[in-house]
Amino acid sequence: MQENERKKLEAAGWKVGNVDEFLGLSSEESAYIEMKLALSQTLRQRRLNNHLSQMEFAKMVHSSQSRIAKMEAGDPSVSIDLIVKSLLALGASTQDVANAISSATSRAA
Amino acid sequence: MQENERKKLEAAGWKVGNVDEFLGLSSEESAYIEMKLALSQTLRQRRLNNHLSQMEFAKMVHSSQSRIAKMEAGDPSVSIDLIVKSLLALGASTQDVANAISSATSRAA
DNA sequence: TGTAAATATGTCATATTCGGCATAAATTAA
DNA sequence: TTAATTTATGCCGAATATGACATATTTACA
Repeated sequence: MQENERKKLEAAGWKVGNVDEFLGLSSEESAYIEMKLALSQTLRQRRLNNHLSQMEFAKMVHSSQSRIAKMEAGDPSVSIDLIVKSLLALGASTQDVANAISSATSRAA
Repeated sequence: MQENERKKLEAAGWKVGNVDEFLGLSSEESAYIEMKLALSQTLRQRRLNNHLSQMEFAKMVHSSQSRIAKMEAGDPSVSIDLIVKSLLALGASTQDVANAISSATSRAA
């Protein structure tokens, strides 16, 4: 795993256990996190493109500003489900979601 | 919404509320369900390709046979997160997941 | 037909995720 | 700089997802 990869995951606050690689990330775990971060970043981009603050967007989707912040940070406490639903609320299509995940592949370590 | 689409969603056990369309599915809700069903079906295909019973696969991913069945049925009680993690455990790549979701687009009503 | 293996369905206690709140930190504009 | 706005972080009770279990149904094959 590359150094910048490690930093990205640490920055997202991930702590995982009992594997033997550096930082304890199995390939499945890191693939999952990469996907989630790709979706998170797409969410933020879409929100900004729509000129919405986190607070405004939170009200749109009946959530809270803090949860939007955590979504966009790829926080471990948020599910992919929630991020996907939020993307759809911002007008993303199924294909847009697929493309976002697809973009994670090229960025993976 | 088409009739066969309706049946597919009903078969998956979905009950949704307070929208004005038939069966109460907003476009975001149906997009979410389509994605989930596409992932579910991909999961089943992968499991069968690997010649695993639900029970065998359940042990691999530290889950239970009943939950695997619900995953593959796209049951409302299972999250996309769980299905994605299971796909990764079966050797799917990030791109495979993206492709599965992408395939939902063409199948959507 | 029977019967064994596989899958589906319903329920429950526990674990995880959720919105909401307070507040800290950062960003922007005067 | 200051003040206003936006975003980040930590915590909590409520809501939802989870594995596990029992059991029903379906499938495969003799």
